[in-house]
Amino acid sequence: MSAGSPFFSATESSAPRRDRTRQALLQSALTEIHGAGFQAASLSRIVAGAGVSKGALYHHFPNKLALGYAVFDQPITDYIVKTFIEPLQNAEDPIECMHRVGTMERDRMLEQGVTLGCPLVNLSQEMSPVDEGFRTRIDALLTLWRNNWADALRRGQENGYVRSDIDPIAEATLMIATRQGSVALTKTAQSLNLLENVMTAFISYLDRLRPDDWTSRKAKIGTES
Amino acid sequence: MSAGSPFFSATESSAPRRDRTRQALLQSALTEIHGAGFQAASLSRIVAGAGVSKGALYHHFPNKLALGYAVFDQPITDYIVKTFIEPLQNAEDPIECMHRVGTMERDRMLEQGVTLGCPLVNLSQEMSPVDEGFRTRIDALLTLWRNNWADALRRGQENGYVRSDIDPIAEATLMIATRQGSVALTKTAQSLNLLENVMTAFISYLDRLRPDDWTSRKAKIGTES
DNA sequence: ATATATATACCGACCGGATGGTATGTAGGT
DNA sequence: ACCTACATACCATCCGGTCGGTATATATAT
Repeated sequence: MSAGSPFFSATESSAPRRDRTRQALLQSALTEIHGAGFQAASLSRIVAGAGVSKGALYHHFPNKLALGYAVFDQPITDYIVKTFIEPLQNAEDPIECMHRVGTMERDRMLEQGVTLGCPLVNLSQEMSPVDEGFRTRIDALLTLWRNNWADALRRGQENGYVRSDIDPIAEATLMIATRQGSVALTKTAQSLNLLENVMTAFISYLDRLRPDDWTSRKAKIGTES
Repeated sequence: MSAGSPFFSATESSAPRRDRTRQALLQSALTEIHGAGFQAASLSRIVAGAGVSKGALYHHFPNKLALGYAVFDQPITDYIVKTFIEPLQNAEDPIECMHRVGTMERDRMLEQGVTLGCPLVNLSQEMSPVDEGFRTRIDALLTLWRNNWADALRRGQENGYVRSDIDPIAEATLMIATRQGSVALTKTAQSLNLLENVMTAFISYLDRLRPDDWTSRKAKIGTES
């Protein structure tokens, strides 16, 4: 159950009504925005998809922009944090963890289909030049992500998992850019083959981020544990 | 057949009226689409920008979509081919050439500003899921680009400029994805610092694409010439 | 328990405006 | 006289957003 407050779990049927419509609106808006982009997203289709009326929408959100912000702040941000930021938080070996995260993303795209891309990538691309509110939100999330991965790489350097002659923040930036572009390209090509190509090159790129003496050092680490 | 003759470049003023209007429309449409995206682009603003009327537009193009296709097929495709594909066609050392192309792109973005991104990237992102005509056009151009860079890398392998244990098509795909993502990220961050970070990592990535004995081999090649 | 009062949650018809597209008219070269 | 190359006025449609009104849940009083 999607509990609202962690304290007052509220009686199942009475409290949730407001929350249920709000969640339905957010979900429907996410789908619509994901499919059509924010500007082309139609409020009529959103309320239809949520099974409520326009009055309900404007009872919960002052305007379309606020709805868009809410969609970004909640479902989209949650997904990125959970999928890309938290796993690297305490990863011992960042390269191995990035490899795993990348592979999981690939698998998820294979399942869910590849035509619509990633909501974050789409919004970033569409709304950054158009609306400053969206831009700052997206920028903040991407900066968080970037710093998080850079920190992970830096720790990896200290612990001998990552070669020391690379710039962590630069490499982290490159990786995120690569993901952004991969999703976009795959969407255009509608080809899993392209996605596999990118993964192949990305993995070999990750390997080349290891220290030169990694193979022997790896064995040593293995015996220590 | 009519105009666009590669020989008679036509003094600006003597160019047939028809072509001038058409070019003005294409140029204005490119600007508008670049700034607002295709779907949000307004035909009224386009004709105003071109200094002609709506009747002129619909005399040259049957509808908005056809105008969009024309913008893609001519100015956008031309730019990509000239900037990214032709230089690699006969490059002796692909890595050095990619390095140069990347640096020139970076400089161009510094000059022209970074807020609007690249028309190809924008269109690819926006229109691929929405319109099949756009999608196939973009896909064809990207495929051309990808194959062109992959061929260059393969030749580089044969001539000892590129390490042999990488997959040319995979690496080419990764590079294009990286550019796609870099442009998008930079647009969102509105930060030249981010662009510099990506360039730093990209250059070091290119270096790691050299054969292990590159430093010595490079000296040898140097003396040969 | 029942009736009343009040605030919340929601409905759906409607509005001004902008959009892509069309129908009709006209200027100008040949 | 005729066809190309445009201009102007106009249309149907959809958009985001508003607003008067209704259902529903809860608090209070009886």
